[in-house]
Amino acid sequence: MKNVIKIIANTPLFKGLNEHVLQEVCAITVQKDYGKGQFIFTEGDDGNGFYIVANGKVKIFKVSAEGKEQILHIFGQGEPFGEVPVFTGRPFPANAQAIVKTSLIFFPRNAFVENINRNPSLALSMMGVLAMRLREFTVQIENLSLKEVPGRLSAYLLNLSDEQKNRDIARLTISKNQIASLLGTIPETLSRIFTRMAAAGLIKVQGSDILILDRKGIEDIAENGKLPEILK
Amino acid sequence: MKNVIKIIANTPLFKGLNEHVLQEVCAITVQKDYGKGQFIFTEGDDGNGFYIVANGKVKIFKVSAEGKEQILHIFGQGEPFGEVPVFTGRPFPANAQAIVKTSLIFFPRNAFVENINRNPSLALSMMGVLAMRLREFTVQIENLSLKEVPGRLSAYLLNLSDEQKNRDIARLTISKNQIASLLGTIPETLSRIFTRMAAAGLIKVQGSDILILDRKGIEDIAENGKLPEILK
DNA sequence: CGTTTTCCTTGACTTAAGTCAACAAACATT
DNA sequence: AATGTTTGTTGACTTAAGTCAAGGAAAACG
Repeated sequence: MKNVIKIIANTPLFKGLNEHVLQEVCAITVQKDYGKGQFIFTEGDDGNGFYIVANGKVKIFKVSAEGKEQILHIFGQGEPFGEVPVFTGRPFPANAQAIVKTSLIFFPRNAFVENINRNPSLALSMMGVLAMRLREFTVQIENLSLKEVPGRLSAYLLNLSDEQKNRDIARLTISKNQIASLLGTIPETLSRIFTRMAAAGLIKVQGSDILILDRKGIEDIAENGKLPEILK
Repeated sequence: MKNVIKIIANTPLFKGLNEHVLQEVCAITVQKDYGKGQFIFTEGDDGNGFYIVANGKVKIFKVSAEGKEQILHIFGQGEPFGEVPVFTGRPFPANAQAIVKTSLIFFPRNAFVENINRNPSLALSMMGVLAMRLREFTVQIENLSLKEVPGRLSAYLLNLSDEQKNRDIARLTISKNQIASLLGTIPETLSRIFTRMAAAGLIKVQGSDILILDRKGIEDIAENGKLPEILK
C-alpha cells in the first residue's frame, strides 16, 4: 500500500492537521485487506476501532427478518466508517462488507482516543465527520418517508451528476441491484422506474451511463418526490 | 429557571465533567423561552449554536412538498439538539418546533467550540452524543425501510414500556397524530393498526394508555416487521 | 472458449398503506 | 355549560410498490 500518511492527509477527517500530528496518528494504524464479498464486521460485533478506505468499496447495511437489505452508505477511498462504537461504547449497529477487493486502514480505539485528547483540532474534525453523517441520514430518512421511488432515484442521479461534475451523464458506480437497496426498494421496481423515466423522455439508459435528457424535469421530481400526473 | 448548572450536570453531554468546567460552560449560555407551536429554527437557517431542553418538548421534523411531516426526533428535558450546524458549518437540515411551552438553554457556537478546545473530555462527550444519534437514525432507517407499520408501532410501544419501566402499560407521551408522523405514516393508518392489534388481543387501547396484553406477540411483530398471517 | 452465475427486465397479480370524506370524541376557551 | 377546535376513528376507494415467475443480457470463471 502507498504511504498511509499520503492517503489520510487528503481525507476530510485529517485535512489541515500538521505533519507532526499526522505522523503520530499514522503510527497507530494497521492495514487490513478484504476480498470481494468479505465481511468487515457484523451488526452486534464489538467495535474496537474504526476504518478508512485506502482503496476499494465498502457497503454498510441492515438486513430484515425476510432477508431484504437496506444499504445505509457506500464508502470509497478516503472515507472513514465504523466510528460509532468508538464513541458510544456499544456494538456496531449495522453490517460492513467489501463489495470489491478492498484495503482498509484500521485505527485502534484506545490509541486514537488518546490522540484526540491531545489534539483538539482532530476532535473537531471527527465531530465534523459525525455531524455530516447525521445530516446525510436526515436526508435519507426524508427520502424514504416523504418521497416515492422516482423521487429518490431522481435525487440520486442528480447527486451522481454533481459529484462527477457532468451535467449530461450520471455514471452508475454500483450495480442497479445495490442502487435499489440504497433507495429502499427492490430491483424489479427500480427497473420499472428507469423504464418509465426513459419513456417520459427524462433520461436515456445506456448500461451504467444514464443520459440526463431533461434536467429540469428530473429536478422537479426530486423536489416533489414523485412523477407528475402528466407523465404517467 | 432553576440553576442552569443543575440541569446540565445530569445530561449525558455534561455528566462526569468537573465543577470547574461546568461553570465555564454555564457562563456562555443564554435562556430562551417558546410557546406551544412556536418555531425554534427552520430548515435552511444558519445555526450559530445548539440547545438543551430545560423543560418542555421539541420536535425535529422534515416536511414534504405536499405538506406531509416526518418527525426525526422528539427531545425532552436534558436532551441537546441542533448541534449538527455547529460542527458542519452548514445550515440546519430540518425544522425544530416547541410542541408545548418550552424553555431552552442556548450554547453559542464560538464560545462552545473554545470550551471543547480546552476540554478533551467535553469533546469526547459530544462525540458520544453525536455517535448515539447516528445509531438511533440507523434504527429509524431500518424501521422505515424494512418494517411495516405494525412492526414500527410494536417497536415503539416496547421502547416506551422499557423507558417507563412498566412491562404492562406503555403510556403515550405525545398525540397519536405525532406518533404517526414519527413512524412515517398517517393518523388514519395508525388508528387502523391500533384497532387491528387490539382485535388480535395483543394490546388494549385506553386513551393514551396502551395495555400490553401479549408482550411476546408484540416482540415478534417488532422483530419480524409485520403482523403474522394468522392475525389478519 | 463456452459455461455458469449474477444481473437485469418484463408481465400478471397481490397487498400495504395512502386519499377523501364523514363523523365522533376529547379538549380548550370563553 | 356551550362553543369551537383539535384529535381520533371508520368506511369506501385508489395506488405505489411488492411478490412470484420467467426469460434475456452481461459478467465472471475455469
